[in-house]
This record gives sequence, C-alpha cells and structure tokens, in this order.
Amino acid sequence: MTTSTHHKLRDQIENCILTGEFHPGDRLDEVQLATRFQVSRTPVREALMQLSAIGLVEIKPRRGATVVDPGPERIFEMFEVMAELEAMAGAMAARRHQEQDQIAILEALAKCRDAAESNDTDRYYYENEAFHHAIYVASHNGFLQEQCIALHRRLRPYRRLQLRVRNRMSVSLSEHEGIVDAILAGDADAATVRLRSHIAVQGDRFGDLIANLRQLDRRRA
Amino acid sequence: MTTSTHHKLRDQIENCILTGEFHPGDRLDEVQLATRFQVSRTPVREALMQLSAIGLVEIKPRRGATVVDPGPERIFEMFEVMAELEAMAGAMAARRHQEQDQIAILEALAKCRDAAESNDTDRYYYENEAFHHAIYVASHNGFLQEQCIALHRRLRPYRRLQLRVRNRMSVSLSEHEGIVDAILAGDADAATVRLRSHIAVQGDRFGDLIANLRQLDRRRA
DNA sequence: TCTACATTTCTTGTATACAAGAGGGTTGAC
DNA sequence: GTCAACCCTCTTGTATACAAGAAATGTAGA
Repeated sequence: MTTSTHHKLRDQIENCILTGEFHPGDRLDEVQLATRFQVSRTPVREALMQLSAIGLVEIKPRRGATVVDPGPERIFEMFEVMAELEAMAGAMAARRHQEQDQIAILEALAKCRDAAESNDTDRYYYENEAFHHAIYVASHNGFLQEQCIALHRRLRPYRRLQLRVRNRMSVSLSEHEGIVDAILAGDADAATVRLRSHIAVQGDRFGDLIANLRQLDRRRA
Repeated sequence: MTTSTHHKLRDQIENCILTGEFHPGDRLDEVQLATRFQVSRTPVREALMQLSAIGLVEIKPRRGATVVDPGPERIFEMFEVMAELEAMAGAMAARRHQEQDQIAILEALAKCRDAAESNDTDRYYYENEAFHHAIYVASHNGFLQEQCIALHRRLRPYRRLQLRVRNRMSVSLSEHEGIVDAILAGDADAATVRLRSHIAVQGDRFGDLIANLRQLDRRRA
C-alpha cells in the first residue's frame, strides 16, 4: 500500500484522540480505521497495541479497542503528577541551567507575553507549551524531559479548556515570570513551589476544569 | 494456536528483558521469538510494538527490533526521576493514608525486617518491592501508582545490582523504618526527604555534577 | 408478550502468503 | 590485492485468509 505509513499511523490515530476527534469511550473499529487510513487491519492493530501500551486506548480481549476515558478523578491525579514533574524539572533547571537555556527560556517567555498582550488564546496556548518545554530542556535530564512531554501531551485537551477560563492568560503569564525569576536566580525551592502551584488544579481552577468537563460530557451525550 | 497467549506474550518478552535474559543491544529476531513462544510472527510483532511504545525496545524501520540500551547517564536520569516519584508518593501517603494503608505498610515493613534478619537477599529484594508498592497504594493516586510501578519495573535490574552491595540490606531496612515513621506521623516533608535519599544513590549534588560534566563534554566535542 | 435457546453474523485474534528493502557475499575489473 | 558493482538471501512490513468467540437476532414455547 501507500507505505511510508510506517509508524506514522500510530501518530495519526493518537492525534485523532488528542484533538478530540475520537471521544473518550468511543469504540475503535479496526476495519473502519483500516479503510479510513487506506491500510489493512494489521498496521491498525499494531498502532492500537502501541496506544494501549501508553494508556491512551483500552483493549479488552475479544471485545475491541476503545478510547480510554480517564474520568475526572483520574484527570486530577494526572495533573497532580504533572505538577510535581514540572516542579522537579524547574528545580533542576534552577540548579543546572546554562547560558543557552537562559536564552531559550527568556525567548519563550517573551513570546508568551506577546501572545497574552495580543489576547490571542490559541497562540498563547502554543507558546505556553514551548515555554514549558524550554524548562524541561534546561533540567538537563533527558528522561524527565520525555516523561514531561508525554504527560503534557496527554493533558493537552484539558489544559486547553483551562485556558478558556476568564483572565487565565494574564494570571498564567505573571506566574511564568515568577517562575523564570526563580530559575534564573538559581532558587530551586522557589521554582518548585511556583511551578507546582502553576500547574496544580486546586480550588477555583479545579472547579472550573470539572465544570467544563461536565459541560463536554453533556454536549457529547 | 494455544490462544490465551492474548497479551501475555508481551509480558513474557518483557520479563526476558527485565530479567536480563535478553541483554541491552540484543537483536530481537521476529521468527526466533515466534518459534520460541510457539506463535506466528503477528503476535510477536504486536508485542514488540507495545514494548517499543514504553521504551523497552527500539524498532528501526526495516532494520528490526533491539533491546534498548539506556547507558549510564540515562539510567542515572531514570533513578533521579524515580526518586522524585517515590518522594511524591510518600508525601501523599503521609497526608492521605488510611487505616488499611497503615496496616499494609507495617506488614510490608515487618516482612522486610524478617528477610533482612534471615540475610535472604532474594527475599529482601522481593519484600522491598512490596514495601514500596504499599506506599504507592497509600498515596491514593492511582495514576502515580501506575507510573511508579512501571518505572520501578524498568529499574529492577539495576536495583538488584545495588542490593548486592555490602551492608546495603541493613542500611535499606533502617531507611525503611525512618520512612514509615514519617508517613505514619503524617510528616510529608520528612517522608519526601527520606524517600528521596533512599532511592537516589547519592544526593542531588551528584546529579548536578553529572549534568554539568555532560554539558562540558558536549561543548568540548 | 416475554423468555430462553439456538443460529447467524460480525469482530477480533492468529497464521500464512506475498512484497520490498537492507545486508552480505561473490565475482569481476583495475 | 583491493575495490566496486551486482546478485542473492534474509528480514521486515503489509495484506489476506482462516479460526474462534461474542453479540445480536430470530424462533419456539410458555
């Protein structure tokens, strides 16, 4: 067949899930996917196996694959872990950052500020991701970086909802500034605390997130 | 075929890797694995895809699968992350543990003590794992629990090496006791500190040193 | 009309056949 | 003797055929 769909098929299906085209709980029929992507069932199955291995898809024996539905509590748990991973990366970045890391972080921050001043939510969403990636890189722990990126990716849909909240963008930006101050000052503890509370969905934010999820559920039903 | 090899094949191959039967860098020939496990290539390939998704196996297009070889720095990075995840679980356990968690932790600790007093390294190795699992459960964060278990599993071979060190077992046991004290006292900070240093072979300083050294190497090259 | 059972159909799981690329070895030329 | 080109083989990637289990539907009996 078209080949060159080597391991790209996995990414295609993954994107369909992460962009919300496939909803949580949706059944992933092998032949449907096969016809859709113009391949046979074999590569589809291999892609689904990979996605099940990273927890995006659930495969029940003889009962097919479905898009995993984390549920509010599980999403909260993931954010809790994400907060700690980010905090860890920030602490390491504070202790280990080099000149090029500093440059990259400041650049990313500037772009965030730009997007916020333009009130461009979509662009801020993108630059926000780049900002956090810059911190991962500055941690100089490649494994941590991979873990952060993977989890960040999985939480992407919910993070996008979060940003829709009123004033979230300007609050987020000022938090970013505090985080950068701490990292560049080499203050690992401050970076930890600030990143943790930046990510953590506590109080209002968690309520907002849950409320939005409920709304989504209602819309889906 | 024998069926019931549903997704067990993945675990079998994974075990072969984690127990060291398949060495890092080894080529994983599909037909060899197929004949060995009495199945066709299809389920073998599916298992390999899953293992590649979780980073245990590397698949290069048209060039086959090999057991991934992390290398010393990567292993160190993984331990660094593991330490933080364990510390996080311990802190949550300190804040959230219920009565049944306390029972489970104390039981696991008792079994560790028993194994240590019998000087039974293999049994201590096993009970040590159970002890840490009890802490994961007590964190009451299912996602964190899964992440910890997965990483713990991946680090198993290296941890085994660690335990062979002289006196490691008794040192480990007394550390366990301090950790349990902190958790049951609800002292999240103490639990964090103690678990972090329990996992990390050396303190953060060493990690920072390594990271900086690597940076120097790269600049020189 | 409802329920229990059988059949039928549909989907998954596995095996095998086929295609295509990568690597190695041989042969030939210089 | 060395190097390069070509062919052969071996392995991977994909498609399809086949087997087996699960869900759905239809039928018969109460």
